[in-house]
Amino acid sequence: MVQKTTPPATAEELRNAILERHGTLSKRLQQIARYVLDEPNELAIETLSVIAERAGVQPSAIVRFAKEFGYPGASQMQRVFRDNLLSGNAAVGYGERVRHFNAGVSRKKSSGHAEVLAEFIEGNTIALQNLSQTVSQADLAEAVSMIDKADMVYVIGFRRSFPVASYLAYSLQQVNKRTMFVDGVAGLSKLQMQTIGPKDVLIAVSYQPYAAESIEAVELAATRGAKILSISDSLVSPISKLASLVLQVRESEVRTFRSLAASICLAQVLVIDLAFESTRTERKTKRGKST
Amino acid sequence: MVQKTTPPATAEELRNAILERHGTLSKRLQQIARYVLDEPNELAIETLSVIAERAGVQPSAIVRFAKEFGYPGASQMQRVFRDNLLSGNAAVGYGERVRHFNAGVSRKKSSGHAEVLAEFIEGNTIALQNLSQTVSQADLAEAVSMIDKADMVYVIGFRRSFPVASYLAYSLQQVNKRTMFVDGVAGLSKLQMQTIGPKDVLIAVSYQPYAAESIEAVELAATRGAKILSISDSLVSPISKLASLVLQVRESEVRTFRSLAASICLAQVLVIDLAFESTRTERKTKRGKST
DNA sequence: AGTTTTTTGGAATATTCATTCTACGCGCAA
DNA sequence: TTGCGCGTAGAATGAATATTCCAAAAAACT
Repeated sequence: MVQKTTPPATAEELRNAILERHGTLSKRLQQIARYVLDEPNELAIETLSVIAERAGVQPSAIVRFAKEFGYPGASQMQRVFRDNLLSGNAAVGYGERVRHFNAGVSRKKSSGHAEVLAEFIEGNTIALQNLSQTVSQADLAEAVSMIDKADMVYVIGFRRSFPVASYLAYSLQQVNKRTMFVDGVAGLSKLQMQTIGPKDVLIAVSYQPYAAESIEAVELAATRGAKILSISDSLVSPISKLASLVLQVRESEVRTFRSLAASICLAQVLVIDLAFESTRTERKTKRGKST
Repeated sequence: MVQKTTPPATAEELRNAILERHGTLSKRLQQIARYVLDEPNELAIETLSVIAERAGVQPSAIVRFAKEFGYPGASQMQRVFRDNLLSGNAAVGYGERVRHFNAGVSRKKSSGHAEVLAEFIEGNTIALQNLSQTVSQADLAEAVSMIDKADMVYVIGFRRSFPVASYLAYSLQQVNKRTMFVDGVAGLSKLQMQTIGPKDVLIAVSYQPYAAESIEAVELAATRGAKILSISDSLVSPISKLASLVLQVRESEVRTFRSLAASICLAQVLVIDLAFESTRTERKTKRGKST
């Protein structure tokens, strides 16, 4: 007996539906139900025959099970678990989730002001969550240490990266780090970079499409022996290639507009960590002991 | 040229292998490499043809890529990502974990690098959520309408507001709005404001402490009869007083550092709403009807 | 510029996979 | 016991998918 109504659209719903109807199912279907409840991840990823083998049933039985709960086939049921697997873990599900999100929103009336706002808030929230996953503690610590040790920090970033770069430059100066903001005013970015040396660090913020000026600056810094810290959307961008360390940021993208919230957040964290780091090292030198 | 040794057995290994050999790969293979690095989750779950489409390549190219790294086929490479997805994820099952995760982390001792990161992520997330409450749909709509009707938009913002202002200016230009970014280079901000008139709008971004230059600019704009849109942390700031409309943003504050994520988000929403608005009005004029 | 090598796109093919179908088994009622 | 119905297994089918292969294009080299 197949349920005629629409099938559960989320793993949560399906889970509940299974629990509810568990008693009324046939023996074999109960067996499958149990497996589905116990190993949702397997369901999401493995192929039907693998699942069947693990659960000790026939593939066809799984198809029957799916139909029992209103799905046209087992594949559609799997999709539910896949989506859940992705969205359940921000690190993993980021792209997919935003895509879904977009797909969902774009079907709505699609231009109310509040909708766009909600859309962005959600997108940026996800991007922020994702940040803690893509940037490891170790990378962060290393980045801070790099900056801390630097004689002088150069910051560069054009176009979309400009706000992030300017924020970084401003904040670094606020915490008394000697900072040169390579803003490229009057086309003087090369000139501004002129004085960079081996004891300095260049922080290059860049997202696709990478500005030629930034690339040049990075190359110059590299030949000068300066360390390079790249904040970028890709590990293999022209800028990341030459970098000593890359902090990868995945921003939310809604209708071709990528945001910067996560990048700003990262920049802020860098600066504050730096502030702590330097006070800590100072204290160390004074007291010779630290917690 | 296929690597004869055993292929990377974990996602981490593969990632490293890709980074190492990235430079020596052909163009198309680099394109795939990038996608693999950026979206490992997609790799794990989607079918080859879907991946191929998303990455903008042929399915066969992906097979080639996999073989390049020593796998007998693309499926085996996928398996690596699948396993990684499952193992890295074993504990996590449900969607709301992320929220819990943050809540938990933020209580920790809070001075290591990761702790600061988590703290900021949480703070910014909350600030984003708040945004939808402090900025009403009506205000948003009015702001967009103001910008839409303006002959030219002037954008100003210094110090901490500078990144937001620069983002706004950049984005507005991207959507073909005539925009003047009053960046104050060489102390010329007054000069840059010189041409503002009654049909123009000045968007002033400002947070405490309010930059004198911004205040002057707003006063000038007011005497010239231009409309003023204020993005600020207070309704009674010197800038908001003269404004036709104030969009209030409450940013998260962690250890005296206020963030900008919410402001950036708001700026982005403004611009995109504007983009929709203008296409809509265009359509209206053409068809006289809209959905 | 011409030749060889490498890379690429896309159709052809092979394989795997999900689904359907049919016959069989088991329990139950008369 | 016999007939009936539900449930099931497993092969058969058909669809989807991965992989191979080749011709064309691009790049490298002479």
